[in-house]
Amino acid sequence: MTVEKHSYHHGDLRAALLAAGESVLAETGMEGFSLRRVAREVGVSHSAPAHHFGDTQGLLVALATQGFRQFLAAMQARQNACQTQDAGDLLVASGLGYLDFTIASPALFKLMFGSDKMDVCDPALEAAATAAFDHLAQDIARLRGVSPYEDTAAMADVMASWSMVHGFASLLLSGRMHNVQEMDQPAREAFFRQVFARAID
Amino acid sequence: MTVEKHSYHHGDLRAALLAAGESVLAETGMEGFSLRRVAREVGVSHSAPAHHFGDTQGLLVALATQGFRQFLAAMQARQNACQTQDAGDLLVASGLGYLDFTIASPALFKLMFGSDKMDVCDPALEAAATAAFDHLAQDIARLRGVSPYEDTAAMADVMASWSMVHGFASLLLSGRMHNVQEMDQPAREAFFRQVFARAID
DNA sequence: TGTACATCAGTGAACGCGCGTTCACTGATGTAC
DNA sequence: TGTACATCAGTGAACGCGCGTTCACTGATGTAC
Repeated sequence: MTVEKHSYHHGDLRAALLAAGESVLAETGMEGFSLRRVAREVGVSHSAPAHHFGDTQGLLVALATQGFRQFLAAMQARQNACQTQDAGDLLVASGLGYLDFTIASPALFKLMFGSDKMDVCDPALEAAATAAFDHLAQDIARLRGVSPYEDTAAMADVMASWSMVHGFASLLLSGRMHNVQEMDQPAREAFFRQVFARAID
Repeated sequence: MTVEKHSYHHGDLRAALLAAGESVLAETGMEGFSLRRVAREVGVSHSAPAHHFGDTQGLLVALATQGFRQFLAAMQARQNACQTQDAGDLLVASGLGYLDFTIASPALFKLMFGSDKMDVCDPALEAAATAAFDHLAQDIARLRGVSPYEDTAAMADVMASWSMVHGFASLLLSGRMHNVQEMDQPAREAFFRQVFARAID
């Protein structure tokens, strides 16, 4: 489909708003985020977004939902790049993917896990978040040979791995893990492996 | 010292602003936070806070600094309540204190670790944060018999414990750890012990 | 194939709001002599 | 002990800003016949 340069209708404003929202979030964080700002970025009237997302929260929920999908994709990408099929290696790959996403999209990560104002119960958001969680749960199931939903020790393993990688990522972003911040990527990755290994020993 | 009810001068506005700031943060989160709001809470003119904190960021930094001190105190309180002097038990006590603080002051916790706009390099803030970190480092030093600053494996232990408890706390606050949220306090504590144990095995 | 009409998507002016910042001020306090 | 003066702490009016929301509108698209 060809897009008229100056068509009255945008064509795919919804997608454009999501993309712009993500970049505004990346540039200014939650603070500078506003519907008007995002609309300006897209070059559209400031009341246009209402047709697609209702209000600011609607756009944020959509962004977070998309974020959880990217998040899952980042974990899968690392696993796909994995040479072995060893369950431990695959779990570590998920952890590295988790970290990849966090470093690539810090503002999105904060939105997904840290926002006060967002509707945590939105069904699509819920589903995307659960899918990401289930990915880790499956890694543990493969490692332990039992579903975490049927075994409390395995569930503790899931929570431990999740907490570990989530905490590592959060602290890195918060700027409080000075020594790790100073590392280059390979060193950081090696250090992360060393730390993460403790979660599943 | 007696405080005049309607004295022109407040007496200890600085402390009052900090207290009000903390409660505003607790009530509305970072979103609704503003200097004017805090001033209103104290019952003082909206330009009064400038004399003590300069601008919003100044007040936030002071709040975060105070937060790190409370944070350290929460860890120490759990250790003081500890019957044994076993190094492992003391580390777990720190973890429980970490969690206590997080649950008691979620908004402050988010400010301390999650804020984009705050000056992370403020010396007093830096010092208070480092003191909290050093507390965990000491726990590990006691456990491993070697200073983490001289031993990379021990440093990885510090990062592992820290990441684990920080991640657990963050996920709990984010509302994404449904099963743990539903637990009452003793059950949650027991589960946390089970998870946290994996960080230092 | 053409026409009429409903619906959808985006516009732009207007509104009221709370915000941070500035500024001339005033009441209270401390200090020098 | 008293007086003069400087400094400090808080006031309140004013400003400009960007925000969300509303509303009557208009251009584009789709559909019924």
